[in-house]
Amino acid sequence: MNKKKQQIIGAAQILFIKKGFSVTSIQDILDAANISKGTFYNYFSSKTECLMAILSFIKDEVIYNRQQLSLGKPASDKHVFVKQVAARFHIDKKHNLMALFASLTSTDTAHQELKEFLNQQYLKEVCWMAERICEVFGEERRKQSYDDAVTCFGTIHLTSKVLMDLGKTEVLIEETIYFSLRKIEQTGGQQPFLKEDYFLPYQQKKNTEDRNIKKQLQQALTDLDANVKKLQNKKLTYYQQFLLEQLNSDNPDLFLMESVISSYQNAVQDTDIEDKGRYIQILFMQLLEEEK
Amino acid sequence: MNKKKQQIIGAAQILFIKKGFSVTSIQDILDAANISKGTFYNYFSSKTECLMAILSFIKDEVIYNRQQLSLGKPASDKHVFVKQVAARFHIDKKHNLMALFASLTSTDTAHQELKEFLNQQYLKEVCWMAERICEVFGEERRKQSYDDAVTCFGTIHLTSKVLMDLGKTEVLIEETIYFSLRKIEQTGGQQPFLKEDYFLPYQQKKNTEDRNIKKQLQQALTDLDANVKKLQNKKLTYYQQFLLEQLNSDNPDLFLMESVISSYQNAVQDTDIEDKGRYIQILFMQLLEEEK
DNA sequence: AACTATTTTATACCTGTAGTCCAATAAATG
DNA sequence: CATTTATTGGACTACAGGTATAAAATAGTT
Repeated sequence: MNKKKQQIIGAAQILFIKKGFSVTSIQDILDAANISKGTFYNYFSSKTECLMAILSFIKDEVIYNRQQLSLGKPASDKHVFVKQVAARFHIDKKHNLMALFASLTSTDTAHQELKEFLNQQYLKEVCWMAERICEVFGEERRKQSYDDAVTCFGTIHLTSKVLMDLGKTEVLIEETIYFSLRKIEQTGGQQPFLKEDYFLPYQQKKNTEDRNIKKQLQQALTDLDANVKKLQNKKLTYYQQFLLEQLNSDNPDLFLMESVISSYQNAVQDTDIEDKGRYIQILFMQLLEEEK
Repeated sequence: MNKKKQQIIGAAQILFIKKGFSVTSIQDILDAANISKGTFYNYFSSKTECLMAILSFIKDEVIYNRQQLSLGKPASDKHVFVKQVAARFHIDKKHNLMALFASLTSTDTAHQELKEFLNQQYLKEVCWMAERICEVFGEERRKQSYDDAVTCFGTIHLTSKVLMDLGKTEVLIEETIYFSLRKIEQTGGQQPFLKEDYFLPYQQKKNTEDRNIKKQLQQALTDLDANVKKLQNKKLTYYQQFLLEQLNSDNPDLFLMESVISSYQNAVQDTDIEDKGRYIQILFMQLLEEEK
C-alpha cells in the first residue's frame, strides 16, 4: 500500500477512535496527516470509503490474530475458541469501532455502502462462529449450530454492552464469553430455528473446501492470477506461476516455496493486492504447520 | 401538549421513519409541518431533542401497549409475555427507529444526550424483562433473572437482525421470541453472572413497591406535587389534593376518583406533565381492574 | 541533466447543513 | 381595546463534504 495512503489511514484511524466517525471532519484528517485535500480525494472518494478501508484493515487483523491463536492447537480447544471470539472484541475495542459494527441496522440511507459492508462482515462472523461451535462442541451439534451462534453472539454482545453501560469495566470480555458458552452448552435437542442454508452465501470457502489448506492456497493464488497479470511485473508473474505449479505437483518443495512466497510478498508490496499477499503468506504458514 | 408541538413531532416522526434521522434536515421538517424555523426552535433546542421527544412518545406507547396486553390476564401467562416483548419490536418497527435503539454504543460524542437517553431506556428494558421472567418462570429463577434477561434479549435482537439481513422478512418476531425463550428455559442452576444489584438504579419503582398499584399511584401523584403547584392551576391543585387524600384513606371512593382523574387529565392537557397525567390514568385503570 | 508523467499542494468554490438572531406580523388573552 | 405571547420568514454565521484547478514538487526514463 502506498505510503501516503497509509499515512492518511493512520491519522484517520486515530481520529475516528478518539472523536468518533461523524464528528471527525475531513479537515481534521488533513491536518493530522499533514496532507492536502486533493491528496485525500486522490485515495478515497469519500470519508465513508476511508472508514471502510480502515475496517477492512481491522478485519484482516482479526483474521490474522485468530489464525495465530489456533496454530499448533486442536480445533476443538475451547479456550482457543474463547480467545478467538475475544479477538474481535479486543481489536474493535482497541479501535473503538465496535459501535459501527453493532449499529448497522441504521435506517439512514446516507451510508448505504457502509451498511452493506458491515452487514456482510457481521453475517460472516456468525457463520464463522457456527462452524467453530461444531468443531469445539462436536459435529452432532451442526444442525443447531446457527441457533447456537446467534444465541452465543447475541448474549455476548448484549452482556458486554450492559456491563459497559453499568460501568463494570473490570469484567473481562473472556468471562462474558465463557458465560454465554455455558448457556449454549446447556441447550440442545430442539428443532433448529435458523437453517444452515440461510447462510450459504456467507460461508467462507473454508467450509466447502473442507478445511484443506492446500486447496485454499491454490484457490487464493488462482483468484489472484488476473490481478498479477495486470500488474505486468515479470518477477511477480514468474513467482505466481511457480507457486501454482509447485502446489499442483505431488511433492511441492516447501522450503523453496517459503523463500519464493517471501519474495512474492515483497513484490506485491504497494500494490492493491498487498493484503491478499499477506493472506497467502498466512495460509502457507498454516500449511507448513500441517506438514510438520 | 401544545398543538403546534404535536404538529412538529408528527411531521418529524414520519420523516425520520421514511428517510432516517441524519438524512432528514430541519428544513424538511419545517416544510412538512408547515411551520417556520423560529417555531421549531421555540419548542426544541435541537434536532436531537426533537428525536428524543419522539422516542419518549414511543416509550409511553410501548408501556401503554404492554399494560393493555396484561389486563385481566395472570402475570405468569407466557403468551402475554411474548406479546409484551414483541410490542417494543412492533412499535419500533412501525416507527422504524429500532436502529437508534440498537446503536447506542456509538462513540460519537456529538449526540451524548441522546446516547444517555437511549442507554437508560435500554437498561430499564432489561430490568423489566428480568422481572417479568421471574413472574412467568417462577420466583426461583430470580437469582439468575438478569442472566436470563440478557440472554433472551440478546438472542432476540441478534436473531431478528440476522433474519432481516438475510431477507427472511416472513419470520414473525413472536417466533423469534419463543425461540429465545426455549433457550433460557433449558438453562439454569448456574452461578449468576450478572448480579441483581448492578441494576438497582434502573429498576422501576414497581419492583421495590412490590407491584402494589395503589402505592405506585400514590408515588406518582406525590412526585407530581411540585409540578402541579408550579402550574398555579387552582382546580388542578385541588384535584391533586383530593386524589392523594382518597388514596391515603382506607376506603377510597373509586367512582368519584374516576371522575376526578378524568378532569385531572383534562387539566394537565397542554402542560409539560401531560404524559405523567396519562400514566396516572393508566395506573388508576389498573387499580380498578384489581379492585373488581 | 533534461524531459515527461504523475503526485501533491493550496486555494477558491459549490451546495447543503444546524443553529442564531431579529424585526415584523398574527393570535390569544385579560 | 391593549398587552402579552406565539409565529413568521429571512438574513446570517460557521462549518460540513466534496469538486475543480493551476501551480509546484516529486519520481521515472532516456
